[in-house]
Amino acid sequence: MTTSSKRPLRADARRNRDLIVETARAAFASKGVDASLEEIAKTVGVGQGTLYRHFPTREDLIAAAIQDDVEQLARNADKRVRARYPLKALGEWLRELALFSRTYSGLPNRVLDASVGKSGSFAELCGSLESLTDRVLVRGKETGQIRADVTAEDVFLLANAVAWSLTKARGTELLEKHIAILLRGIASGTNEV
Amino acid sequence: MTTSSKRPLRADARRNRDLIVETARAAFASKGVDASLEEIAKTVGVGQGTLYRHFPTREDLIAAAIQDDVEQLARNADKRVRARYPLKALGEWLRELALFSRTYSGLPNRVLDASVGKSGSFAELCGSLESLTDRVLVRGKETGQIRADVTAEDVFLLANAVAWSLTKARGTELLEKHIAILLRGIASGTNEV
DNA sequence: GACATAAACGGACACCATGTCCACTTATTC
DNA sequence: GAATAAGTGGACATGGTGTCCGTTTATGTC
Repeated sequence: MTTSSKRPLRADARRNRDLIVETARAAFASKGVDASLEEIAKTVGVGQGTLYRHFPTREDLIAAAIQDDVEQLARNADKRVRARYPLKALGEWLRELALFSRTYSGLPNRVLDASVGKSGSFAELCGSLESLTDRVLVRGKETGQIRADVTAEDVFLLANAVAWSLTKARGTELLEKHIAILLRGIASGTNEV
Repeated sequence: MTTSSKRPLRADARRNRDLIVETARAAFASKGVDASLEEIAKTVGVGQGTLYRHFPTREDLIAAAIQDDVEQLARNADKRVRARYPLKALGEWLRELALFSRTYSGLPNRVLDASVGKSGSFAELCGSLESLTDRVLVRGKETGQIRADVTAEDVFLLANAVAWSLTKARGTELLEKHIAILLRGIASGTNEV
């Protein structure tokens, strides 16, 4: 699903593409996802035209850059689906999601945008994260630990919001605290977290 | 505290200043707080130099533009402090805060920035909003309806985060739902909201 | 190996926004 | 009504985005 069905890229194009993705990832990690594309192109040593040809929009490039991380997240989430304590598992998933967002400052903004205007590879990536959230959530509903009226959309939006509000160099204590508040609000009755 | 202690502005400067603020408010309300300052200046009919002279940073201008709204919020909050049901009052305050944020798209971003790097008139304005939150919160703690370990900073950050995640043209149902989740997480025990 | 050709490239360019600077204009004060 | 401090406007330097097109290059074919 990753590689498109078109004919394979020319060798030099392939090389450039990979280099761009790798460089972009480093730049996004250190300067945030709004880093200058012009500069990324310059770092790679290609023209801007080349960069834009491979990635028509910034979000396409972001999607390519974070894809590995997202796949890793997905793998971890898969394990959690079968966890013994769904609420706790959900908490861990939220934490992981938030810490991931932290790696790329400005990402939650993009995620939010994507969740409104659905289209493109980045939006798809976000969609997959939301589905993962749903899978972890469903278990909790089955066991009755999570309120029935809470949807994956709710949880995903809220998790993204919390991640967003803590991106600017805050300690992790606040993150823990806010996740705990979220979980309490999502849980049915008086479950302890 | 609003007007600085310096000598009064020259008549023409005063007029320009007011016009700029008024125009900016309209622009921020319709295009968000990232609206082009160049364009605002052009609309007013002054040079960019004039605008920047009055408001060295964009946040200074935002602060001036939203000041009236914030004062209105403050007045309303004052009433709530003495409310009979503190948790409910807090909910109303959060709702009002979020709806206000909605009016100026992009505002939560600025609020977050300000809460990190404290300085300038805008940061002060944000600080006053946080204090208001605290006042509403304290009552709830006194009556034992709100957890002791929840601070005004927590609530303010979370409220801002929720407002942020719902700025992009979503219905108010989601807002209600998310505020309810927040309140549940903040409340001690099993208070109904 | 040479050639034809489609694919890919690079960087100049048009556009837009920010924020600064300074020669000029104008309100105020005496 | 002159002196002067206060205020003004807009040109400019800077830096980012996204497009366009003349040039270069990989690749399949003979």
